[in-house]
Amino acid sequence: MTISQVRVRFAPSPTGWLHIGGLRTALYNYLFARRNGGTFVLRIEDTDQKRYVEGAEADILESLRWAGLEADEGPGSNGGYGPYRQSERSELYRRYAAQLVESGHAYYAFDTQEEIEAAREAVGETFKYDAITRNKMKNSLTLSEAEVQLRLSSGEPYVIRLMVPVGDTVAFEDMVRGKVRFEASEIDDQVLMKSDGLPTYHLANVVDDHEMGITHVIRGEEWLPSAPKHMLLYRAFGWTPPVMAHLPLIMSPAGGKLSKRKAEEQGIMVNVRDYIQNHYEAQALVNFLAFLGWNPGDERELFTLEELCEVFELDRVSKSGAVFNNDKLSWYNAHYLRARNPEELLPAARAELAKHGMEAGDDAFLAGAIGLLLERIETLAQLPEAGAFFFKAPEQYDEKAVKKAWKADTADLINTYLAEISGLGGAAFEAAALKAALMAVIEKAGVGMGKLMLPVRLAVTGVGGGPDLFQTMQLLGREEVLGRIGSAVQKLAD
RNA sequence: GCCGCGUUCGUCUAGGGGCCUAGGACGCCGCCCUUUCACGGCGGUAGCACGGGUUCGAAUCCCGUACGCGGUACCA
Repeated sequence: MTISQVRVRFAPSPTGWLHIGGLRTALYNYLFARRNGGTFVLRIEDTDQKRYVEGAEADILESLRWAGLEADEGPGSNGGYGPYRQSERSELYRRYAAQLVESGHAYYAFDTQEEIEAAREAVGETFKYDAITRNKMKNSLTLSEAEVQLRLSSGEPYVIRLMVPVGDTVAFEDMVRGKVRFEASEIDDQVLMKSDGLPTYHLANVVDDHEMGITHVIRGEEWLPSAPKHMLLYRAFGWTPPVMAHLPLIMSPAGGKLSKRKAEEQGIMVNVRDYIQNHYEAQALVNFLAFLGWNPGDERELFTLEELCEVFELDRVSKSGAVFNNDKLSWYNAHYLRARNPEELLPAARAELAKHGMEAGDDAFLAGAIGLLLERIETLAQLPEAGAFFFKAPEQYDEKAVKKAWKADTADLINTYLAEISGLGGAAFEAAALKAALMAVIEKAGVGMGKLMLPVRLAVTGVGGGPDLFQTMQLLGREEVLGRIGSAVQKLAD
């Protein structure tokens, strides 16, 4: 038997912005496909019109594209298995649901939601629409055939439910968890077709995975309890089920699934678009996410997407949930950020500065500032704060730095230096000359470097730390620097 | 409640009977480098949930307990 072409799918529901967990699921699918020379399919599961969010699909597409995970097949890029939106495949589900009814694996049910609610209240939370209760409900198993036909033809709302076999056991091999087993008696008669004529996830998912030739289903662990229902469906249709792989959940540092609310409480951004808008490095997010539940088995931590494609293995995915660690993400981001050319970062930097109402200056100036700042920021969002002095003169001076740097004899020293560098005009106002001037002044005064260096930094930047002082001064330019030192002397002289 | 899944440093994890005095990474702390802040380098801190087995030997295998998480919809 030849190994069939690997086909995997990422099947998000367009009910909101793409979640970080969704991106990881997409990533693992993508990596598995690439690693095995397979196909990565994107399928939009929009069968719940009540939860449909306008723009969500576009966000999913945009987020995947940003991360470099574009699908081989999906809406807009037909690969012969389309359409890839479930809302456009309704006819298919109807047909297959009818087939199941005919073969005796499913039945019509006319119970209203209120009636089910009532039954639930009568028995308590434990109520299940299953092998023992279905005989007491209003469905094609309890009603006469004529009655059923009458209700159907009169347009009475109905659902189609899966008839879960009695006393059966469903077991399957999960690629990350090993053997998993469930008793059929624990499974209730899933609704397959809703009264609005659309399928539920369970039916649509199974039908599409089969129709689209999906060989491996790689999805989050929250689907594990649904897997036996799907297995039952494959069995009812007489189809070979795909290989299952349920990924560990991404958890909040506070515990529990990383939901929007929990994430926000922990200062974690959950939507991919947040990372895009805050100008994170896509490569960093991808690398970080890849390691949330997987590792290559050696001690390397840094992988580009291409490198991940070469080493990713599903059997190295761990079983337990992984806590989202913002610090580690920042570390990855800092790493990839430093590898960038300042020129490439110009637009993103401008956007971040604009958020703070800062003027970025011309390209050459901004690129210079980015170059000096890159090593001391972890994300571009930190640029405005870390480099504020490049974009506006200090209005106040860091108190601790003042205390440390500004002494009784500072004004004299700094004025001497000021006079010295005033003489440097045009191109002569550059780092090496500025440094030489400072060395000359301290030597003549017989003091240490810090005596003058610190005050000058304070005067020019307003803070006690930052990039190389002389390069900073050169970039800022003569007029600006002389002005800043002058006003600092005025403001800080007692 | 019931069903399922899980449990190695604070976090991500390596490990799959002797290589483990449990390795790496992030974080944290210290030192070095340095005009400052970073980067970088070096070093340190800290962990096999618990109880029973099996075995000459268990982080590794088995059972139980505890705890955590997920699911339990005409949502995905």
